[in-house]
Amino acid sequence: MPAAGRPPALVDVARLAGVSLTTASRALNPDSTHPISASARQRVTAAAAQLAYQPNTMARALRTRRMPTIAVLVHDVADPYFAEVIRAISASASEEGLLTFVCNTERDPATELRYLAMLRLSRVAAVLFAGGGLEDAAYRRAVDEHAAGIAAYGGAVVALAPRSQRWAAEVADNHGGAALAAEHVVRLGHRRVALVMGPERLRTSREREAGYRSVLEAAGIEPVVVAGDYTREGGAAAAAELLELGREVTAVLVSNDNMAIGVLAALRERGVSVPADVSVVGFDDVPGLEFIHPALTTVRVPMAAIGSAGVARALAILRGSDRNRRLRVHPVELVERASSAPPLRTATGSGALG
Amino acid sequence: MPAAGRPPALVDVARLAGVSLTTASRALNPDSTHPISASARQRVTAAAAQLAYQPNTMARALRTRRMPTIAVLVHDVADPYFAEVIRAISASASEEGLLTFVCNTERDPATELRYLAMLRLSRVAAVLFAGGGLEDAAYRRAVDEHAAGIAAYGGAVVALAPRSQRWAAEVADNHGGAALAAEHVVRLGHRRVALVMGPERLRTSREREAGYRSVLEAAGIEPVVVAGDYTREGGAAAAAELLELGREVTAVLVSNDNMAIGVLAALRERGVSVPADVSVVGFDDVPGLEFIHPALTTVRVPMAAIGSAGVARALAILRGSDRNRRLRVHPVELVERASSAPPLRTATGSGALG
DNA sequence: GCCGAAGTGGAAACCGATTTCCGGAAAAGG
DNA sequence: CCTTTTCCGGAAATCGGTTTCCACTTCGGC
Repeated sequence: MPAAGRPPALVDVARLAGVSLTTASRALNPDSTHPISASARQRVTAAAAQLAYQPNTMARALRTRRMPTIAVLVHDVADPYFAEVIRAISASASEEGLLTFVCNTERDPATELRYLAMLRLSRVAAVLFAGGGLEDAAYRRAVDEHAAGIAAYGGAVVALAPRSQRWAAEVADNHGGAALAAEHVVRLGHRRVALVMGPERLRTSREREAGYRSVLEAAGIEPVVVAGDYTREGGAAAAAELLELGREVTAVLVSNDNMAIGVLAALRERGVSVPADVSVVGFDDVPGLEFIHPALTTVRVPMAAIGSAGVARALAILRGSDRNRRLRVHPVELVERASSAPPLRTATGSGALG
Repeated sequence: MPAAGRPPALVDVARLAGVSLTTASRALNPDSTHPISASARQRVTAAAAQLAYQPNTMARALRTRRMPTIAVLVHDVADPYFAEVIRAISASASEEGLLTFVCNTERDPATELRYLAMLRLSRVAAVLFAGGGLEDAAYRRAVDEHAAGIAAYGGAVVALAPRSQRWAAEVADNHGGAALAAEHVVRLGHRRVALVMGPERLRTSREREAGYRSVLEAAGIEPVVVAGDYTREGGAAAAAELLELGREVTAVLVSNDNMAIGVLAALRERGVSVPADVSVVGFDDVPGLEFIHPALTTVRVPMAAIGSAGVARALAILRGSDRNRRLRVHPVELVERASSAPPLRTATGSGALG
């Protein structure tokens, strides 16, 4: 009598098939190298089907020292950018039969480290860092320590945004994308440009800033720079700050779409019209930009592609078949919509903002 | 010599403390009923601290037949409503030392069932259904079967939206909220009202529809009804359909904010002004509504409270201390913003839409 | 002084798989 | 016919904890 109440175990399958536990395990595990006779395999398969046998995930995980799950760390689950990445990751993972832990760090390094410790403890097969890292020695050391621990038990670590050079990475071309955005407004004829940046210590933010600056400097433009925090509220605050600064500006390059949405709202509230008075260009191309007004010109980051590539990369590492190239950069492109246009030539030639 | 390369196990702690494995386990497990001498407990605690011992999650899970994790099933991770619920759930879970599986069903019943099977297999401690269920006998039977299986191994199942009556549930007052929205436009003086509903087979959508209708019927108003799918695109399409229908309408009650955002965009595109020509009222009060124009009047659903309550409820069930009340309804409230106003009395008295 | 109860500790079973090591049978080779 | 592979199967160890069951000591009560 096999299963008494509880779900069937492998031993029940073996018993029904008239073979040993060992043979049953090997027959059901396709990647076992041990030879198995066709008849035994057939009997085991049939018995497993008859009992609707499903292997116990935890027993397997205990023995193989690895959980068949992946984890993704994000700065903010509610941020559309991360939501898209999560969607792609969990879809790819699910295809491989893996469940996905989503860890919301709330942009707090301590929380991130706490999650890392938990993930390491539960021997998660792969950890994907969806957001960029901080430029902070102590923080980086702590993260590296955990990453090393994860690698030590055979887990994979993949960065989907600028992180440690030593990790496998699938990242967007932040520098190039920022350059595209800057070139766009320069080509439109803007000469007085503002930059709304992300958190100073965030590497993604730095890369984008460098991209903007490289093009603007080449064009002889010294941008007005205000700091933001990659949230909509931060964008609105930055726009307000820009207006109070009184600097004349005809174009605003915003380091992500979230903040650009805040910028647009703040400008509208103050009667500044976009793109007539000021052009606004975002970054990321998060879903839903066609529903805001005016539709936002931005740089498209292939979020879904990056997420899927991250999972594929992690699996490659787990199989030990990772390519030699550690960092793969995903191309980005400019998406022109309604929020950018040539500057209006007013009588005084002065910009609209200020 | 305790740990040779690999992380310290409980046996190492026991050895260092000079006690048996059994005593070490009991000393470190606060909820063990077995009496332990103060000196032994002290020695074990010290040894554990010295070795930086962390229990192996999988071994513990295997023996206790339960993973210290919870799972949340959502229709769409990128939907701001679900993102907020996920945020609250994972925050509460993390406080309890639990990791959170996020399962994105993409609104596909088959995907939901696949995830349920996986979760059940990995013996997840709790499963929270963030989205409402479908009115479909076969689907409900399948889901109930899985829920029973989860309960069978001691797992908790909690609904955060209308689902099976037999489950513990923490849900928003959908009927009452819809009634609030309808009362609001009726009180403003609207008599020609349209309803943009969610998917027909979704129970959440049905409850809201019933709430709208109860108030409108009492006021002698027969609404124009169009179907939607709870997405922004669906809202835009519904607004377009409404305009093509040519029915004169001065207020539109939209069954969620996502669709309301689509409705606002479509109306603006067609030159219909809100709230001058038409009032629009949403549902949910997702974050970010202050950044769209005009700011949306809506019904606030306490997403974070529902998520946290769901986790608390699940833990109560796991502890066996669940209250007798199966269904708890969370109150909602109307949030008046700029998208609703009294109808304009035009010369012909005809509505703006149509 | 004897007996039962309470307090404390440990040996061993157990959770459910994977994996190592070995043995026997059959096939190949001399 | 005897040896050496090759092929196939199984017993048992292992992963790292929790839990059951039992043994021993001490103490109180009679």
